[in-house]
Amino acid sequence: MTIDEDCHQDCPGLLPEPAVDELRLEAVLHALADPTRLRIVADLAWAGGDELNCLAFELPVTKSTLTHHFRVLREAGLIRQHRRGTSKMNTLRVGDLAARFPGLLDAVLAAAEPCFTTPKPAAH
Amino acid sequence: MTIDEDCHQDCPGLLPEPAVDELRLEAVLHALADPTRLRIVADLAWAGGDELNCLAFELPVTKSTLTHHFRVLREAGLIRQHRRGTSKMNTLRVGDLAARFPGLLDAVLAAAEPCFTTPKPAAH
DNA sequence: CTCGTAGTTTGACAGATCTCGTAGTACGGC
DNA sequence: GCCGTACTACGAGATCTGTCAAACTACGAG
Repeated sequence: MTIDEDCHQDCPGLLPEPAVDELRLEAVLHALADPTRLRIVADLAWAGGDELNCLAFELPVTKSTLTHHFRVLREAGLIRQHRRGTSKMNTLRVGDLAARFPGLLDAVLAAAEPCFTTPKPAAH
Repeated sequence: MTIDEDCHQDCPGLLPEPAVDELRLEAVLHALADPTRLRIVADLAWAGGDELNCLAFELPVTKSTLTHHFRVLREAGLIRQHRRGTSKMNTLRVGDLAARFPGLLDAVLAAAEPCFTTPKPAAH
């Protein structure tokens, strides 16, 4: 059933995603405009390039909803998804986004950070 | 005749808008995610701070829709609206946005520019 | 005062979006 | 082979959004 066209030469299990020159600004902004997705992107950014599976995020939504948001992010080109066993690993496409929309992701993350800074042992 | 009766402190006819510290990232991103509104913002940016009335934009929508989009932009804090006779002048809140979300507007405009630099009907 | 211009308000509607629950698929461990 | 985990697919419902048309207000020019 699954023809697995996502099986490129180097990365089996890589799910289809837009190429760098196919990234659309509207889609990226729309994907980032949702608080749940913005949170996911921020978490991925803090992971520093590490892969995170879909359930590694503590979000107040069900798995179905999470799947939906991850697909929106992937189809907008913000994240890369890669099957690995029963899990699906997610990474931010930092380089691709910086190449296509220089400074955009950095500015969004810098603006979003104050909203999500939970661990802050500095004060108190 | 034009007495500053409803002037808050400086500008009579200024429509209500969120303060700088009330700007919400989601709202800004959501406002920018629509192609019509992104176009308006880009046009205002190119105006270089000049005021533009609502009908100065050549957009394929009716006046009602335009009013709707301008309100979304103003309530998100992206533009400032100021009554002037029968017209309503619009300006980008460049400084406020840069103060609250440094680099965000610049990055968006830089990313949006290639989409709009060809307003002429080009063979696709 | 009358008229035209600029913009608003309202209601309506189609389509998108977010969310969920349930059922289903894919994979690894036993 | 069987079961649990991780995720997906399929509705379905509620809300939001973009769009329009028509009626309305506000202002300035004659």
